[in-house]
Amino acid sequence: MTTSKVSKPRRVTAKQVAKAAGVSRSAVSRAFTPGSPLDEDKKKKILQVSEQLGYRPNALAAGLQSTGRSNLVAIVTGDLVNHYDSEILAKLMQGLHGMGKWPVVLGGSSETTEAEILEVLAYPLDALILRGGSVDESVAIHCAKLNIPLIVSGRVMQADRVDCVCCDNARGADLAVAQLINHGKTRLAYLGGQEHLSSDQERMAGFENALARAGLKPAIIEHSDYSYEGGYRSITRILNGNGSVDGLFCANDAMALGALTAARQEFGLNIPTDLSVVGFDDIAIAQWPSIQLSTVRNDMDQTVSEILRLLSERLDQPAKPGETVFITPEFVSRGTH
Amino acid sequence: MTTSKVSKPRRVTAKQVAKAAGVSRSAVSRAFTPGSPLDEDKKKKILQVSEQLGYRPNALAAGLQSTGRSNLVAIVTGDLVNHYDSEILAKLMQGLHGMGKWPVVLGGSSETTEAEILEVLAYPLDALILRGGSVDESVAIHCAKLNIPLIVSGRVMQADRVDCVCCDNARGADLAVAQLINHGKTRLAYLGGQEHLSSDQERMAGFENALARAGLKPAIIEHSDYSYEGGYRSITRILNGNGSVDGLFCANDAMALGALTAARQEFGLNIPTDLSVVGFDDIAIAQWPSIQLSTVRNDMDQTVSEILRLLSERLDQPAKPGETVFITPEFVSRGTH
DNA sequence: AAATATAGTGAACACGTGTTCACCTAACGG
DNA sequence: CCGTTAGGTGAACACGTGTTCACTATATTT
Repeated sequence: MTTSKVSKPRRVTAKQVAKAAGVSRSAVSRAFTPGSPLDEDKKKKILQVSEQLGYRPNALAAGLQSTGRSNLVAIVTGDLVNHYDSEILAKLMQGLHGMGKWPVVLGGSSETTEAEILEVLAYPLDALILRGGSVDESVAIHCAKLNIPLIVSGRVMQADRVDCVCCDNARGADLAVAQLINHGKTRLAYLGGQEHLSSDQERMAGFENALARAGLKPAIIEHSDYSYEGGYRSITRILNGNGSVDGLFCANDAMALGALTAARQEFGLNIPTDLSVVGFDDIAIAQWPSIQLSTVRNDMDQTVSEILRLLSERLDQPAKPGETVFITPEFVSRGTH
Repeated sequence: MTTSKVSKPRRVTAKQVAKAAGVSRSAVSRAFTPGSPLDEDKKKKILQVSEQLGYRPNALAAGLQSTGRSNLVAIVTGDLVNHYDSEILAKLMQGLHGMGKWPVVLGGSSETTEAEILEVLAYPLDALILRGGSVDESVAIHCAKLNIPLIVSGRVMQADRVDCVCCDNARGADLAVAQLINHGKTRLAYLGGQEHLSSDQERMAGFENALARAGLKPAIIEHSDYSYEGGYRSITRILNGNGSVDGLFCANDAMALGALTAARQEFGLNIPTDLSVVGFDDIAIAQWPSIQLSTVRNDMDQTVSEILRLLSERLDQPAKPGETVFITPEFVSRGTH
């Protein structure tokens, strides 16, 4: 006994509509192409028959045309559990839809492999949007060979015709350190994400430089994984250690939230009296009344609108030189510092 | 001065590779089709030239074949701000990738219009996955006409060959009410989401039935929008009102979190002594140590794996009758009831 | 040595579109 | 009445693939 694998039923084609309506296939195509010369009555008839048969022009076949685009844009997103990527993905998808593009989404959990990206490049994408920094730069080479525009967000990539939108991480770290010092904190710790990500590297370097300019040294530098649970574990390790700490700068909000909770519940600390905590990103949860996390805003609306602008310009002028836009962060003062 | 609209650069084709490698175009196609008869040396040569020119077979053109599929699967997701949809989307995308499918994602913010879905149906999708209940049932008719398999999750849809995966909402409400009553609460309120969603209707009906069986009447029934802020505002209205309430059943976790915060901060209530709060879904935040929300688990792993199973079976047997799977919810006892 | 099987090959077809091209008809102006 | 213009029309082509179909050259069996 074998499973009878039924042949895939196919969708109605323009040819079938033409036959049913008693017109040529060309006429059917014209009926769906605004501005094409076609008798009004005939057009009405064709649309009616199409409606009845359930015909819709196949967008893929249309995109095969020399003039046509696929209108597909791939988005490689970071881990959706971190909330920041989740929120920015939603805004980005909405914006793309406004441009008539459809997002093919990759990633969203742990690491996205380069192989996965290479697979999706088999499609004639209008563009590839790379969010986050966990992917090798060789992707740029492949995109270039395939003439697929590449837009990178969350890191800077030096390559021809590659556009970048990135937060000024050094400045963000400056702001955080300055605020902590202003509040009288001197024994400052840094809690980072995955060390190989440029966002972590830049925020850490910014932290160290800002401290140095103030004549201070880092109390401790710890690394985690940008997650709530990671932040919870890391602050536990830090507070169980020897050195004393009175200020904590976290490389993203999710870790800051975990750290906040552990410091209060596991160690009974008062925030911000005993310990100041500052996050990075300003996700929606940070402004919940029960949370009120002080943080560095990594503006999502600005980021998305810059990505969309660069995409639009790139589609118009495929050969123009690459552009790098820095988003200026802003300190959001709430209750934890 | 006009913007010079450069002609879109095209990607390398099999024809160009064939010319460069001195072979026929057929040979190039065979080089990328495992199992095709082709001289080993020639294959190596072709792959080398392809690598050099940056050639990759165009997946869309391949999908045009009578035998081929596009490997694109559209996902219509609910509002990503509610966290539940965000988490399930991540799992779903990962699962689809495991099946060799690529997700084209729609929605993610406020309401997804039917028009938007009709637009994406222009693509020859392998399937359409509809999450959440804010879309008209006529979508099923369009999918049927286009021979695009439809899988619905989060609601039940009665239509030929449509598969559904849905939580047993009545049972979930039963569990919540039983727990609240067990803890001595008798003046129970229901806080729902958008009233036109079947998830809200079923959870509310379940709430009312369970109360009736216990010989109780609802203290109050309030509706909001499934968001944190909405929950915050609604509980404020409820507690400012006349009737007294000692137990609150929320139709999702996001609203429960908002309600929890407002009850504590705005009204100084002790949870669960003064007021019990029970959510629905069991999102990741619900188990944060600082939250510990009692809730009804709407199991995401089960839901996703059922969706994937139904999809897989549907692709094998396009004409088999539609199947509806109910996910059995489970009460998760934490600190808020 | 003859007959047969096997691996390899390129031309041709099919997939479903949008668009160009040549052609036809009818309307219009002189 | 003729010349021009305009709108409408279907055949044919192009897009980039995978696959079938004859056909050849080599290897294997009788």
